[in-house]
Amino acid sequence: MYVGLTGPKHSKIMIVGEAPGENEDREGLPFSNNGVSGKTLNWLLSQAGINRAECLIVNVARKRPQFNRMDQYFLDKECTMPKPELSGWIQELKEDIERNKPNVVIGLGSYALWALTGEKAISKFRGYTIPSNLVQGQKVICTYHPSNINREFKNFFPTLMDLKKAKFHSKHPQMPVDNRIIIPDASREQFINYCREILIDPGKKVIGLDVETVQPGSHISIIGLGHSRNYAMSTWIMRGMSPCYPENDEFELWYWIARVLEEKEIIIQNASYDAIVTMLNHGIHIKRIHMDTLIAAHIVWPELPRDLGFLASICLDVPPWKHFNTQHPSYYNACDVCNMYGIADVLSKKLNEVNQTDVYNWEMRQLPPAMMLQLQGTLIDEDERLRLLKEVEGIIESTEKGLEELFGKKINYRSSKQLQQLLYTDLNIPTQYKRRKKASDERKITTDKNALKYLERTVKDNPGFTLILEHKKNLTLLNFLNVDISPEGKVHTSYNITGKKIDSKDEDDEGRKSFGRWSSSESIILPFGSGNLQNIPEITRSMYIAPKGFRIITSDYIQAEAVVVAYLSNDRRMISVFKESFGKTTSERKKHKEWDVHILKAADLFSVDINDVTPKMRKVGKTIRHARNYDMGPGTLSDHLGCSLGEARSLLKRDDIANPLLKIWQASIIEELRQTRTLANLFGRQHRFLERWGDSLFKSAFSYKPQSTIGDLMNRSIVRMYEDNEIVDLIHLWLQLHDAVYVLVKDTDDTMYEAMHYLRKHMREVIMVNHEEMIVDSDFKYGYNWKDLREVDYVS
DNA sequence: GATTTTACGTA
DNA sequence: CGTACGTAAAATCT
Repeated sequence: MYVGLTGPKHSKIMIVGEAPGENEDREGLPFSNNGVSGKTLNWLLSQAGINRAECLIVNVARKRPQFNRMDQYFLDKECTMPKPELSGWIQELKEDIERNKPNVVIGLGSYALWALTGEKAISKFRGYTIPSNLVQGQKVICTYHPSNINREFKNFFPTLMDLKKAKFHSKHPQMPVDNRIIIPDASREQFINYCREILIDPGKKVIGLDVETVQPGSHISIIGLGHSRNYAMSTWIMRGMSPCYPENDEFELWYWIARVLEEKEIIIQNASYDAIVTMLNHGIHIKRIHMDTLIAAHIVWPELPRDLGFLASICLDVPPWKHFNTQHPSYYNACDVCNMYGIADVLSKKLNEVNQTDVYNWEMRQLPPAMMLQLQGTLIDEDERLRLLKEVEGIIESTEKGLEELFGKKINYRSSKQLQQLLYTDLNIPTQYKRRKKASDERKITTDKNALKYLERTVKDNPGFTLILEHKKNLTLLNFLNVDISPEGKVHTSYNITGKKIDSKDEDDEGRKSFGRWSSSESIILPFGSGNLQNIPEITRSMYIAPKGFRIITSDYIQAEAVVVAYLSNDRRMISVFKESFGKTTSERKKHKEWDVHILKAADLFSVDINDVTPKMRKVGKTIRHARNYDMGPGTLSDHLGCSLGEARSLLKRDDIANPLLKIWQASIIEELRQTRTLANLFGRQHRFLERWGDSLFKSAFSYKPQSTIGDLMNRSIVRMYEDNEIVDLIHLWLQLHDAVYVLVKDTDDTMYEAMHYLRKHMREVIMVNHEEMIVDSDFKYGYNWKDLREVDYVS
């Protein structure tokens, strides 16, 4: 059935969808209240404060396409050449707009965007106010289609923001005024003059900075500066790999840039990168950072993308500019500066509004130690690396031979496809499926570690599984051993305070989460090593060594997350265990079974005296505690314990009866979420959970407070150590592993004990939980490489 | 050649 | 139906 325009004439808002669906087709109404998309649209509009009854509603295509697919209406695969039928409908749309003259047209989905503006990439252009190329002077705002929200719930929030922006724009027909003065491709003289102007004008107090770099070497090709959200200038330093100016001329340019960067307050997006580049390549130290917009955005919206394109779409009303990236890089850079400045204004207001300025300031203080650690790197024992590599390669070779003999053929055990063929087709072994996150997810065949372990203990007379498991393990070890080492014999990692996934293009099933822990990834500036230093397997840690004359000390928060859970759930028994054992040395702790939380848990579960708990029972206790704290299911628990599903079920049930407090606490978390979908950790760091209401959201939420509290606790102690002037010559930060810190000290026992005094001082922080003081204790180890570390007793 | 999927290491 | 994180290689798409 033909589905045309509905709604009151001359409405201020016209909504344009893509094509009618089943219900629309039957009823002849766009976005029918009975259809899925219609229902979602109604919900979105009500959240945004838009009254559907006051809107004109229409689709680009006026008849339901075959298989509900818009590409049916195009001649080409890329969907750029419409068939005559669709062209006719677009003409009708044009006439509908001209006849009604709405103040704003809201386009839903990429085909609406295309019909209204000629652009195709909805994720790039959503949220921007753009002029229509269909009807001259018509204002358009596009966003995701409701059916997309149903598939990818993470797009809900941006869509809501876009609709709110559209509501604002429905009050008047004018395009937003663009007052920006953007000066790209400035000459050297022009840029130097601008720097001098900034330096002498006390009104130009806060300066925006952005650099573009070329790899390898992270050389700066373009630099942009700006003194307001409406003024920025950029200039070329290098084109490709060749400098634009003779050395002296470039030096003069840098002299003036350096003065600006050293004398003014700077706004920057991701100081960790830009500031290291200016320091390393040009010796410029940015002294005062007014704001890092990446960090501010991380505090305000930890669940959202943090690239400038996305932030501008929800903070500002400027034209899209990211597509100039390749067309006109210098203009792109200057736009970045202006818009970053504008975003910074919005973010500082937001920080106040949501009461997160304090959390933001703590996070900013993490920048210097994080940058230092990236630059410093970690020394590698090349002999040890080669020894390990040779050893692993040797084992791999012989295992490969063994497997070939066993199965009569050679396959690539890195290939899941080939392994599936071998096991499930050739050998007829029962097919294993991946554990699903939701019952509605489709079952996927797998040959991963868990599946092989399950087969190893359930399938009789199949000696191969153990060997395959061993082989796969060794193959992954190669990734950690085959790494490039810097000329100084080091590897480097980038510690990311806000996590690495900052880009709106980085798709992720459940959207972004950032719980305030640092992540570690490849350093673009110093690309040596395996990148992430927080997932190095234990065996390969022996190649990471202290420099000559130094030793490594590590201090680890003891049972960190379990302590937090105990206090949060008001588990008096656990709290008193943690209090009694607090401040005791490692060897003392080992003597007292009543301080061992895993033994206690096992004694409970098996109804035995703590003195009768066997090591095996203790292991079960440990696993159950873990499982329960994070709401693990019986399937995964049986994998961990290597027991049957029934046994796992009954263990969980027994623990549930023995410790009912945990369930009560988890219920309180759900209640907290229900109010505002926002949780705060024990340092006040907030996180809003935008995923769909349900178990997977709850599980993530249960882990938030313990995990992020310990992350903050660790990072705050690192900040205190880095800022403590008394210990600059005593303690050198080395590694951060979420709940452990590694430092280097001079290789004497006296120095070690002195260092431990300060480590303890900075790591112990009183945290108030339900009007009670909580301190997480830490223990110590020392050694000369990352793997072989010895426990050391220290009493403060 | 670019993008998606699968798997895996740590806390 | 533990969570969080980043990376490598295979598989798949264009």
